[in-house]
This record gives sequence, structure tokens and C-alpha cells, in this order.
Amino acid sequence: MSRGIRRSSGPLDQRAQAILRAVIEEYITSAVPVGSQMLVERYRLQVSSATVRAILAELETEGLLSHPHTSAGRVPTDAGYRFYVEGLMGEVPLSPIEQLTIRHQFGQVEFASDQWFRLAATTLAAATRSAGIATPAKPRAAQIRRFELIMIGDRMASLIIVLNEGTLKQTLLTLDPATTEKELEEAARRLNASCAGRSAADVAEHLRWFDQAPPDDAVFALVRRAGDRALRLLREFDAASVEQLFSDGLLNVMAAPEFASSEKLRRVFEALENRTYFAELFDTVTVDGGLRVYIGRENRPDEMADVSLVLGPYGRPGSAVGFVGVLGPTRLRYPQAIGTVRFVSGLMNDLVDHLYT
Amino acid sequence: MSRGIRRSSGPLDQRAQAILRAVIEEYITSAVPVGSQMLVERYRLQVSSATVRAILAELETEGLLSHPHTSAGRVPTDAGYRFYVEGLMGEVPLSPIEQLTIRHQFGQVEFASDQWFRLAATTLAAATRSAGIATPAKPRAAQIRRFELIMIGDRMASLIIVLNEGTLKQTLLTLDPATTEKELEEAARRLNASCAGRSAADVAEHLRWFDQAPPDDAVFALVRRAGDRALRLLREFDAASVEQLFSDGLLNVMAAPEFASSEKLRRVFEALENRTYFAELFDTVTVDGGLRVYIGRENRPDEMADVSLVLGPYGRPGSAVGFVGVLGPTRLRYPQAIGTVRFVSGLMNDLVDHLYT
DNA sequence: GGTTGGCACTCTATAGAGGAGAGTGCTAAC
DNA sequence: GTTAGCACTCTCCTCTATAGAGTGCCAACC
Repeated sequence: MSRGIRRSSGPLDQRAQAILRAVIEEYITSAVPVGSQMLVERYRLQVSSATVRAILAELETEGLLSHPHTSAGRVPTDAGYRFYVEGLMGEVPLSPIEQLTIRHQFGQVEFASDQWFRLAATTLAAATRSAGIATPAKPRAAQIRRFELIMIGDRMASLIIVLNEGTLKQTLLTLDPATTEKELEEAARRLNASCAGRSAADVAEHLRWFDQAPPDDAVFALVRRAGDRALRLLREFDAASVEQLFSDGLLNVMAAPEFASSEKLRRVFEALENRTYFAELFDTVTVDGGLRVYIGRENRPDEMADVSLVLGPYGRPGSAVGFVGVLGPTRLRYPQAIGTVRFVSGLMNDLVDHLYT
Repeated sequence: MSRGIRRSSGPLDQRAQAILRAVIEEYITSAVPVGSQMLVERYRLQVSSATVRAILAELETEGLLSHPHTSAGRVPTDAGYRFYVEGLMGEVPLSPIEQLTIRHQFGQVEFASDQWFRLAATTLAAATRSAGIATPAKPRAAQIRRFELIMIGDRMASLIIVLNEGTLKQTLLTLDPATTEKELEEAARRLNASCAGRSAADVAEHLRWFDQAPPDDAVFALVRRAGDRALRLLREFDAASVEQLFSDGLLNVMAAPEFASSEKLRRVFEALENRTYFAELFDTVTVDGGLRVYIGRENRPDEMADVSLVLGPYGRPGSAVGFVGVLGPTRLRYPQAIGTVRFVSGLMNDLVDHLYT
């Protein structure tokens, strides 16, 4: 018995796959370990429960199902869900009605790209009854379109940096009391002359020039300070995308029976509040990469052992990229979740595209 | 027995107050109902437990304490906490070291006012080990300082509205393909000429003028569209402050034993996610109003029956006002929470002030 | 009159026992 | 390869008993 390779380690036959699928889908809806008898009855299998039990045992040795305890039914393992997601399930596209609803919601929001991602998270949460998450699009090597310096009160100016995708960054600058509006304008003109159209890195290079300028020229001093400030802002901006990770619908996740113990629940929140993992994921996002699914322990942080993540990228290759997604228990309704994320990330793509053409 | 006014409905004597205070502080730290014996031992009261029991019974008839069940110790009621907050406790100012730490953190953040409130929430959460919450300052009747129209790509412009406190709003505008940069500039000039320095409401009035303009003038059309968009944006902005309510450190609240049942926990999250109550509170905030404390059921929404709120306003009378605060179990460490909120809201005040002078 | 010790009473929390139920794994027969 | 039968295991629920904490009341005391 112990000699030779176990027969069952070969590919699963049709019937085994069908039963695996049944177990997973049953468990996804009921959250209760699935027994052989229930399968036979509910899925009208043409075999006896004993046969099903044999197959279940086989699926268990494959590592696709597990057993909370001897006398309990089967529960899918992460590997089981993985198998399901990759081969067994049929992706369920978002229903036309829901598509319309979502499009409508997006139509209502102002044409200011920095709010879209929030709406995406909210939308995903509502449509999948899980948590929705989204990041703003992180500009890869943002190009600077233009600087603006606007006087605010006597000793304060607003420095605005317009980036090429139409987003902008702003900061405040305290001024020398003597500064005139004319000087501000001149400073902006010079900044623009030497920096507009360049990437942040390039700008850093160019701003060095100003270090050699005559130190007693008020405008030069202003340009230097503004340039410095702009650089710091851009660097901060670069790091900030994941910081802004927005999530909605966590209540949906809280309601799941597997999180009835507030201890497990807490771990999920910890995972969300500690952004390092998402930052990691973020770094690997590419627009062409397509959807990605992370199931349970496939998420490296321990806190996320009980949740799954469906992430879809959006943005434009080479410029700005972000992701939207769904977070739920590993017992997630993958077909719907994947269909919904696909739709919303596509929608976000269209919106970003629209911005560039 | 039933005739006459109960003696105990008079003001509490010194000793009763001391005992009430002891019960509350004991309960705040231990989260366990407090018995007479423990009080005598722990607080070295010079009376017997029987006497204490008599006083406890009295405090209970006053409605300041309650009794989970016959053979349990006493627990403060909302009214008890209220009494404590208003008369018994000594407010604990934030320690100099913590003050320094917080000032330092605020020093590190860029001088862009739209991020301060987040930092305030994070800071409050860390300092009080509860949840910190904060809203951005809602501009009351924001005045428009200036419009900017900046070309982005071929058929897109960024419309920027600079408000008087140095914040700005931005939206995108699709353009007629034929639009030139010159026309944009001209449109901005006209908008500024007629609207700069006015409040949003005034602007609405003034924009009507453009309705009567010659319909075939491209610049006029542009001005009209931009004006329309600006108005919608300002209106949205007006409503958005509470929407942006930011909270941090919810994990601290989750850890409290009273929220071990995930059902209670859920209600807190519901309260936070449903922003209507905060919107209500927001509407009553005034800068001069000082700190406010809402204890348990004093919060009208049922979901918040088990939590307390300490809110401090910040901003400038007549222009922009927001609040920062702490949310925790009713069993909150009020002296520290109040001290910390007072400090942070003061700090925010200084920052805003700095912006205006 | 306020204070105290004593005491009966109440209620919770905990542990253990017993029984029902669900589901398995194995085996022998088909 | 499939099936019926059956012993076995483990959870979950309920019931009971017990220990312990704390109260409320009363009669005695200062």
C-alpha cells in the first residue's frame, strides 16, 4: 500500500471535479462543513453516499479539502479554492442591471479623477456584499505640466503643481512680507520655463541650477524655495497612493459567520490598517497583468490567512496605475466577485483612458 | 414609605461623591462591576463595606450607578459618567512629552491643510488608545479667490477654484476640439473678473448673467460651462466635509472587552459608516463652543449607545470649522481623552490661524 | 442617627455528565 | 467500482451541581 505512487495523485476525473465543485459551492453559500449525504441529496448525484465519501477522501489526500474533525463534513482548503477558481468555476459577469446602476453612479460623480477610486470601492462593496477596496492611480514618473503660484493673504502663497494626467498637488508657502504679486508671477514663470514638461526626477536635476543663482535676488530665492517644496511634495505623492487605500463595506465582512469571533475579525482589520502588504502588492501591479486572486494563506501576512482578495488593475501602462478589488472571507463568491471586479476595473480603465485622449 | 420626597434626592455629600468617583475610576480601568468590599480595600475607605453598600444603594436610586444583576457589583450609568465628567474628575492635560511628540508629527507633514485632519485623528487614536476621528474644516460660505483654467491634453482642461483659505477644488472639463489656449485664458479672465472675491452663493447669482450672452461666442460658452461646473463643485464641497470624516485606531476600540461580542462591535462600525449622525453634530459645531462630550445614549443613534464621544472644534469663526475627537467605550478614560482632545483641537486651531494671518 | 457585623439570599460562572446527531471510515457483499 | 451496514468519533446542547461574589436587610452598637 505504501509502495508506488498513489493513484489519486494523478489529475482528477470528471466526477471528482464535479463533487469538488459541489462541495465548494455548497460551502460558500452555507458556511457549514459539507457531508456526503447532503451532497447526494442536494445535487442529485447518481451514486451512493459511500461512493461520495470515497471521493471526498481522495480529494482530501489531494489537499483540496479538509476536515475540521473526524465527524464533520468537508471544508475546502486554500488549494481547493485555487483549483476551483482556476478550472471549475464559471465566471459570472455582472448582470446588465447592475452594470447600468454602476455606470449611472459613476456618471453622477464630478469629473474629478481623485474621487473615482472611492466610488469604485463603494460600488464593489455593494455589488459583492463584501468589502471593496481601491487605491488612487499612482502616477509612475509623473510629468509636470505647469506650476502656479497664487497669493493667499499677505504672507502666504499657494503653490500648485499640475501633473500631466490632470491631477494636481498643492501646498502652502509662507512668503517674505515684502513679496509682491509681480514677483510671484515672475517666479512661476521661471519655474515653468525650466521645469514644465519634465518628470519629477528631471526637475530635481534642473533645480540644482538655481543653487548657483545670486543669493540676494528675491525672485531667485522664491523660485528655490518653491522648487524645493515642489520636490518634497512630489516625492511624498509618489509614496502616498497606497496610504490612501480606501475600503468600504467592511460591515459586510463582519457579518460573515467565520468572523463571529472578534479575534479573527480583529486580525482582518489589522491587515487593512497595516498597509505594508498592500504596498507590496501595489508595486507589482501592471495594467496588462489582468485580475489577480489571492486566497487565504497565499496572502503572506498571517492576519490575512482567513481572507481572500480579488484585485483588478486600472490605469494606463507607463503612466498611472492603481487597483480596485474585493476583500472577503476565503469563502468568497469567487465567480461573482471576479466578474464584478473585472467590470469595475474595466470601467475605471475607460475613465482614465478618456482623460488621456 | 411611599410618601414624602426621598431624602437622597438632594445633592450628594462629599463622601458619596468620593465613592462614586472611586467606582467610576475603578470600573474604567478594570471593566468589571465594582463591589463594596473591593472599594473599602482598594481605596482605604475608613468605613465598613456595609456603609459603602448603603451609599452605593443611594447612588443607584439617584440613577448614577446600576446593577447588572442582584449579586453583581455596581456599574456607572451614562448619568453617572456625566456627573463624573462635569464635577468629579480632574482633567488630565496631555503630558509635555506627548505634546512634543505630537507637535513634532505635525511639523513633519507638508504645509497642505487638507491632510492635517487625518494626522489629528491618528494622533488622537495613538494618544488615547481609542479611536480618533476628525473632519476637514468645512468652509462656511467659502469665498472664491480665483479661477484657473489649464489645458490638459487636446480636449480637456482642468478647472481650478482657489478658495480664500488656501484650499482648492479641481475638476476636469472636456473641451470643444477647436478650443485654443488663448480662449481658455480669456474665459478664465472673464470668470475672475465677475466672480473673484465673491461667495459661492453670489457667484451663482452672477453666473446667470452669462445666460444672456450671445450663444455663438465660443468663449462665452466656455465661461458658462466652467461656471456651471464650478457651482456644482462648490455645492458638493459644501456637503462633503463630514463625508470625509476620517477615523483611525478602531482596533483600539475593538480590543475593549465590552466589544468582545462582535454584535456590539458591529453596531459601532455601523454608526461610523452611517454618517448622518456626525453630519448632525457637525452642523452644531462652533469654534467658541468648546469641547463637547456625548456619553452613551446621549448619542441619539441606538448604535452608539455603548460609546462615548469627545469632540473638539477647530477652525476660525465665520469661515472654516471642523472637529477632531475621540470615540471609545462609555468606559472611556475621560480625563485623558478630554485633555488630549483639548490639546489637539488647540493645535489645529493654531495651524488654521497661521493660515489666515 | 449613622455605622457596623452578621447572615440569608440571589445570581453568575464553571465544570462535568449524558444524550442526540451528524458524519466518517471500514468492510464485506454485490 | 459501487454499495449497504455498522461501529466509532467528535461536536453541540442541555441539565445539574457547586463555588463564589455581592447584595440587602436587620439588629446591635456608638
